[in-house]
Amino acid sequence: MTGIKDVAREVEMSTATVSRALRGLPGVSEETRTRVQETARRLGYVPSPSAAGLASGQTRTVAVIVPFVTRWFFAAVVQGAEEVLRERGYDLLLYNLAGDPSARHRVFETNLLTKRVDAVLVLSLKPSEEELQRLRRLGRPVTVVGADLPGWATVRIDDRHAAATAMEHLIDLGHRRIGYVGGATEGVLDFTAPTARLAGYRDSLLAAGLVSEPGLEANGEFTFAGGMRAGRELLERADPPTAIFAASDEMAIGVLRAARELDLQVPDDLSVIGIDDHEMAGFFELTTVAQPVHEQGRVAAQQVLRSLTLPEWEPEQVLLPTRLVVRSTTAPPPTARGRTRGR
Amino acid sequence: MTGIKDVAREVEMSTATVSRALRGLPGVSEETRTRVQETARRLGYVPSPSAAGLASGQTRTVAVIVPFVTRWFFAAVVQGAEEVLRERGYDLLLYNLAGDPSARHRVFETNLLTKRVDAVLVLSLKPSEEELQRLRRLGRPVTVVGADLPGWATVRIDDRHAAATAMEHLIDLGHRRIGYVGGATEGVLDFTAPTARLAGYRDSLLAAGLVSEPGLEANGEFTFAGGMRAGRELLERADPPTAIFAASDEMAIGVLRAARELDLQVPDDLSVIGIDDHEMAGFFELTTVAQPVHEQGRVAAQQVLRSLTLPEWEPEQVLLPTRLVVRSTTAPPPTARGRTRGR
DNA sequence: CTGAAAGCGCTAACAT
DNA sequence: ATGTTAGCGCTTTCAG
Repeated sequence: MTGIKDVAREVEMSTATVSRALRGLPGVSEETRTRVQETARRLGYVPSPSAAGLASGQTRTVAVIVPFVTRWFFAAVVQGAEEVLRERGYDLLLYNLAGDPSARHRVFETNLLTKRVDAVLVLSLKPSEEELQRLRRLGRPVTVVGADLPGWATVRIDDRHAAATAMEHLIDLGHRRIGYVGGATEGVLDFTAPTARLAGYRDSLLAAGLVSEPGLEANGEFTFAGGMRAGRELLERADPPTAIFAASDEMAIGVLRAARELDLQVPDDLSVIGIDDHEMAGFFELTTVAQPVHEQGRVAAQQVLRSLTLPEWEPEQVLLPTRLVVRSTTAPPPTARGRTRGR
Repeated sequence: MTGIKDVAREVEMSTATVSRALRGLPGVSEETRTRVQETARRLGYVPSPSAAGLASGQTRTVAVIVPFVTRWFFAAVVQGAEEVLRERGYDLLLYNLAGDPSARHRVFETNLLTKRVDAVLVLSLKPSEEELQRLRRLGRPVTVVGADLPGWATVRIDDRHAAATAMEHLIDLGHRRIGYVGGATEGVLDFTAPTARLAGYRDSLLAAGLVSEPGLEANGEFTFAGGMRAGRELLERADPPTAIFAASDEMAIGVLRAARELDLQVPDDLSVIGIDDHEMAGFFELTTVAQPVHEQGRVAAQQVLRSLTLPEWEPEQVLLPTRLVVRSTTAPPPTARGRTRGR
């Protein structure tokens, strides 16, 4: 295994110069640098991250902590983060909690990450107070994606506003009875988005002078199957809603299926809107509020890398824009159709 | 930052003993071991992977090379691998190629991985000859998941057989015109599954004495949207098939949608079967040939870890079982219904 | 069962 | 612009 010494011997220089030349540090003549680079390549020299890490205190590695890699949203964020990390020569260490408390414990409560990574990306989770303390004690840049965590660097969308956008669309169409399919606002995984989206739903009802009925809110667990169950629950009521706002596209698609099983035509009998612009939303012609998922991963990675370069950088709360994407699952409600058509 | 020296000082022993005690090596009295462990925990000692790696030559890290993390199949394999790696104290370094040739180049052609990981998992890709040589030169255990690569350790299903299982089900139901929706059998990413599944399709036709018509084979690119296009193409023919076998559930779901758009009832007018048992298959009541995806990740990780422990272990070709899951998208063809009903 | 000492392969002052 | 010299924090002989 050729090491830096071999390169140094070959070019008849010290290892220090070789190291400087290879890392693009100043204080090396251009001629030397080229010669070193060529020799290194010719010899197939690859630096040892362990040695470099030990000597420099930097691992050039970023940890990404994700609740479930198998969920499209998280995978897409990881993909975005990986892109920019790779471009900048950083490695991505993946920690998938997958609902396993011991995994969560291992990642947060042992100080495992301390000497292992230069920075941390936490996806969607809202860490507990104790976990936050430990994260802070890491003394490394941490960015949280998709959760609202005052005092921390975050990259997310304005979930409340996104929900309001969806609701506004339904209300503008003339809907007055609007159901909500969301997810647990507290639980093992502590996400903040469900709470904010529910708040946006209720806000909008209030603002439109509509009453919020607990019976019109159902739990879809942020999955297809859960969305289908929740949709069925709402649609089988004696007084079903004319529109359903689901806090994620996966749940919205579940609602579509529930509607179909109950022989309801979408959007004639029922309007459905989601949030995400999931890769399948277009496929189902689902109207939704799009959020830049992949981009959130990219921005988060850029943010921690910047903190690494400019340590005095203040943690920023980045809000990425959302956008209403109208497809074919929303329309005026049956009763209002006469009035609103063609206006 | 407390290091091994701090622990050694505290227990009044050498760092060598502390190191041995903490790693569970023999030659340490039980009493010493407990005392060391307790002290280490009390002091919040966390070993430095860089230092340990430099001294031992082992990184306790495994690289996982994945074509697209955002595809459910790959994400599920990653999740399985991560589980067993974590249990055994290994870290997972994720390399997502995402169709980026420069990413692929970086991972395979620089010897980047050499000093960085103890083992490598390659998902579904069939590396080129040159890439294989480089992988071999790493001198580290490599397991390939989901591809058929003679001479290498692999974990996969028998794709040809899985396809035959699907076809047999359709043929048993009485179908005689069966369409196929698959994906490119060659291309940038070089997967082997598409080829094997297509072969299984053609084999089965032959074995049943049916002719294979090129016009009944369409490319669905292994995506929902592609499956929908391919399905439409087949179903809009003058002589459409009575059943379609899609090489993945995602494409099968696309076919379902195409059928719906063309006002074909599934399974009355058209039978559809897929492969995977994707998380959405149950949701769509899709009949499919299930493969243990998550388990493939687990087995692959176990395999490389075993090679790490037992270096003389011979690379194994593990075939995991598949199983026909009959749901509601398959039935006898329209013409045969009279004959086959109630038999 | 435990300790002393010599690295692992780099980087980072500090010199020159 | 380049070299010298110390480590970084562990593991691993080799002794005892």
